Amino acid sequence: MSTATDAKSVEPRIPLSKERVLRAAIGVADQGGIESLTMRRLAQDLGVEAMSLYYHVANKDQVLDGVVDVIITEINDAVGQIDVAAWGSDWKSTMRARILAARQILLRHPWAPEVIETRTTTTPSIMSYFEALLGVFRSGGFSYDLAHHAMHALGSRALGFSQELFKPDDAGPGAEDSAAVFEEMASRLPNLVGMMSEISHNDPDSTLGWCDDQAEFEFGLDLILNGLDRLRLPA
Amino acid sequence: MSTATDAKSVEPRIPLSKERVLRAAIGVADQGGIESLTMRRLAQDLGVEAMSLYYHVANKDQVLDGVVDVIITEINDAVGQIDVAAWGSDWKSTMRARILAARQILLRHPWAPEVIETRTTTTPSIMSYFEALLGVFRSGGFSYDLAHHAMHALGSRALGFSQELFKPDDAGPGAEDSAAVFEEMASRLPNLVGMMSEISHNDPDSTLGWCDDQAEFEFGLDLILNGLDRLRLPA
DNA sequence: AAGGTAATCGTACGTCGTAAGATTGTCAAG
DNA sequence: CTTGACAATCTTACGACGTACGATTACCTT
Repeated sequence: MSTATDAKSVEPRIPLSKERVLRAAIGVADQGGIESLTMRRLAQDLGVEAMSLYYHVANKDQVLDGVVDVIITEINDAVGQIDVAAWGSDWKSTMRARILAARQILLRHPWAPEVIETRTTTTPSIMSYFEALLGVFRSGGFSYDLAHHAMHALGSRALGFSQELFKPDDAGPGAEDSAAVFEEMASRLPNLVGMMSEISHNDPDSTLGWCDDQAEFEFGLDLILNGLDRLRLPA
Repeated sequence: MSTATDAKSVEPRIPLSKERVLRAAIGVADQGGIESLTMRRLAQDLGVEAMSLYYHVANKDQVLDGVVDVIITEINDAVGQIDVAAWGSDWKSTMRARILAARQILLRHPWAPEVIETRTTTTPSIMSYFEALLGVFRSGGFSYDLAHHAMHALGSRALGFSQELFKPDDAGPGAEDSAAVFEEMASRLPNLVGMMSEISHNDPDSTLGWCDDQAEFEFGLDLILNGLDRLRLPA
């Protein structure tokens, strides 16, 4: 009644490992946002003291590097399915499907884009991702030069996200939209107010969160892909 | 020999103010990067104790908000010049000139994009910026709907930056590019290696920093603007 | 059972943002 | 010149963070 595995608690005492740490880190960030991911909380989540983590990772930066690597690997796996399914399709459909698949995964980790952008190290997983992207371009008849431009043009859209600079959420503190305030806004920002009111008229739902992120992402993506399609094989 | 202004030191004892704090914050970030911008260092830069800052700003977040606001205002000013100079030009040239002008300013504050992306509050300055952008679209014959799509498609490019996910800087620790390592890379990443070697062959300078950021930015920007031009006035 | 190595923990330091209250500077009224 | 009052600045201190260092425990081999 007292082997090593059932000593007192019911937990089988899974040993720590770099992979387990990274997986837990993703869990913490998924649940509480990236700012809640501290070494102490991560340790607590694993039922362990903070310093124990440092046997498996060198420092917090390496945790962030690793977390990004796990997610990109997940994207690579998901996107690998696309490639076999899309055998014979044109480059544009394949590329589009790949990128939208990557986006689906990033949507489950809303904090990830911000972290990805701050990493500077080129990991093997990100290299693989771009290698495969480049493969799609090449099989579509792109020169190396144009493919290179294309990847820059896509930017973060290649991984399925694009930062929105203009998020019409809360319009600041104390912005009770009285008629007077609205009048003042309409005269100072006639185009913005006109656009907002016309669009919210066409789509009466959603007074302020009036942007369909998925549709807008696809619009921008298609705009770029169509533009690229016109540039390849200039003959 | 003892008025209030020349008591002992030569400094005329300029009083603090929110504007002076923000301007100093930009200076600190310009010089030491955004991670060097702490309340203590900012205070030190102003010859003052850290807590004195809190009489003029509520907290650090407000410093960051304010810093972004100052920079966007600077952009608005610079871009205002464009509008008068471009009177009579087509929408595309005006838009292009505006965005590249904004970019010039952001290039002087390399830390700014990262900070801008993390701010969620829609300040008056950013509203003005997009109001003017929208004005250019409208005068180019864009419907509100297409202009709205257009702004999403531009994303952060509208302000003159785009995050590069794939920065070919240091290829990780201990990556001595021996022939063996290169062979291994070439077989695992044939497209990437092929692209890099072809491009670095065409342009023998710069073995690794082989991307002309400005040219790539303009390529992506023109791709989008040309695509938009084709969509307006569908008749 | 003994010893050695792998894994985990306890304690502590320096830095960060900032709360609370004490202290100083400035200037108008007596 | 003194006095008060209000604005501006400073002192001290707290809790949270990342992590250095060494002690401690768990586990496997002999």
